[in-house]
Amino acid sequence: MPQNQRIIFHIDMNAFFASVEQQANPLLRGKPIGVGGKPGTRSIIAAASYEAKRRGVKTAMSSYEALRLCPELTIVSGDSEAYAETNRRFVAIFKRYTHLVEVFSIDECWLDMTGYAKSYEEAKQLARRIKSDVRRELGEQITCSIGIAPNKLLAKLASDKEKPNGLFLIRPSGVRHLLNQIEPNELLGIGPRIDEHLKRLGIRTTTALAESSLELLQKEFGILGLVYKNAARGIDESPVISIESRAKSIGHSYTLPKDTDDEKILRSTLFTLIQKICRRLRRHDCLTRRLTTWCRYKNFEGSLAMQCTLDGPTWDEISLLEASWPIIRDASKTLPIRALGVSTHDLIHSKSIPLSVFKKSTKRILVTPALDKINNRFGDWTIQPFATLDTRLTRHVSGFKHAQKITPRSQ
DNA sequence: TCTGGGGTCCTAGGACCC
DNA sequence: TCTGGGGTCCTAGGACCC
Repeated sequence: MPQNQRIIFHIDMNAFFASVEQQANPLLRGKPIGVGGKPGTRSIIAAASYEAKRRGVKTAMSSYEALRLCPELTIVSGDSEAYAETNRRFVAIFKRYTHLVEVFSIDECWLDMTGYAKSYEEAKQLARRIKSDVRRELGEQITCSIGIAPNKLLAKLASDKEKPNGLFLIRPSGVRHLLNQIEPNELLGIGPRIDEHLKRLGIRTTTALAESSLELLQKEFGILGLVYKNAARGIDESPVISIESRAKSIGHSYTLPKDTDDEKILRSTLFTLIQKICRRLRRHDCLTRRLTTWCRYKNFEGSLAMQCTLDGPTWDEISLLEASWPIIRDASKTLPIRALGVSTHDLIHSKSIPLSVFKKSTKRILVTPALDKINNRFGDWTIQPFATLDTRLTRHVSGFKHAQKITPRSQ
């Protein structure tokens, strides 16, 4: 094994959300299930079990379409806390095998196993042990596919080769053969827009991309030109970076059941989203300094996003509502609104800032965690600030996300 | 009843300061 | 009198990921 040769694992949890649901509820096992919103809410399937996939149900398909293809599909509304908890548990397992674990998403990680495995054969043995640990400790419904390769890009391609519960190795000698078989848009970082752009340039295969002139690619894509060319040649030097996955932004969005310009509905929906965000911020002891307010007009006739910097760091609903409501209100005068969202950025930990910078909203910042405790204990909407009170309307939208859980969790 | 919701990163232009 | 230039922050928007 050459000295500079790396051994990288990419681990992908199979049908992750659906598997977690099936693990939690034995009644769902062996059945086609989809995680997502109910039909009628204009929602889509965020994840499908393998039973559902075999019936043609695909991720990002509308619930309406999914049920048309598979009428016995059980649709479960997701439980993001349960997925996050399962994520923490499998990351902890991976960390027993290497100190370099990069969490790429809720259901994917890279592991740098260089030095921990002396050869590809030994790497395969370790991969099998990881798979059996996951199954034993998280439950038989939770399986993963592991790709092993000399870099992150190829490891990701490898984990996709065998699903579910697969194990696939790409040796350096097999890289070229593999790349010849895949389309450019299968490479990490090349999505539909870039793929289309490449086709306009006459670049239709991965081999053609690998052989394209760097000058041309850099002219068209800037610094990413080199990244695309290297990807097509199987070259990726990026390191596995052990990231403690601390969120850089927290946001929520919601597609309304019907397009509307009704200010009361829009304002109360916006407030519901903001309240969810602020409670997450406070739970993580984070304050935000920047806010993006976003909406999509009816029939996808454009969208609008505006950012602003807040007066000071806050986790307070009213400050965010004051900043975002004028944007949504004005937008609704252009066209009825289909969907709206709010996202907070520039998060900072509350303990890292002196109280004096909180200025006028200090009182609210100090009192809101107490309101959270009451709401957490007795249920949402038990208590809320007077300024946001519009009971009838807030109740109207309060149950829109997680109130649809149709199956009791077994644990 | 076509077309969700959660994120990350990058670019480019303008304002503003020195 | 010529209009400079670098650095940073802010904002809008685009592209990607799952």
